[in-house]
Amino acid sequence: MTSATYARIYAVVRRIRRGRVATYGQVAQLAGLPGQARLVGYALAALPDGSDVPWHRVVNARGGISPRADTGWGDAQRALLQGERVVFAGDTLSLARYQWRPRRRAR
DNA sequence: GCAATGACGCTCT
DNA sequence: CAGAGCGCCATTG
Repeated sequence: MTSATYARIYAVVRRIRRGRVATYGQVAQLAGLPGQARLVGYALAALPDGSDVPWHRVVNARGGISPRADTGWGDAQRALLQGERVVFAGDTLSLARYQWRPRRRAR
């Protein structure tokens, strides 16, 4: 990875369970980078193919898939999510229903 | 080291 | 309801 910042982001995304999704802003906050959703997107964009990071479970604040460089991946992401029982309502999904709710690790 | 870019988010018009 | 603008920060030329 390119930096410790990315490592934090990846660590958070890896914790997302199957059938659940998280928003960029949410991941940013959990990674200790409140307000920097852009960095999350940037970090995911730098992810190598075949990484153990379920990047497809990360969507924007509307519950939709953000337009990336290669259009094919956007469609693939939607397909992957649907394969995990996540149903899309048009171009977006219901965050109220699928948003990931992480548990506090610290205790 | 400066300028431009980028898988976002929120507010205003 | 749709579009445009501004902020935030790391990576790259």
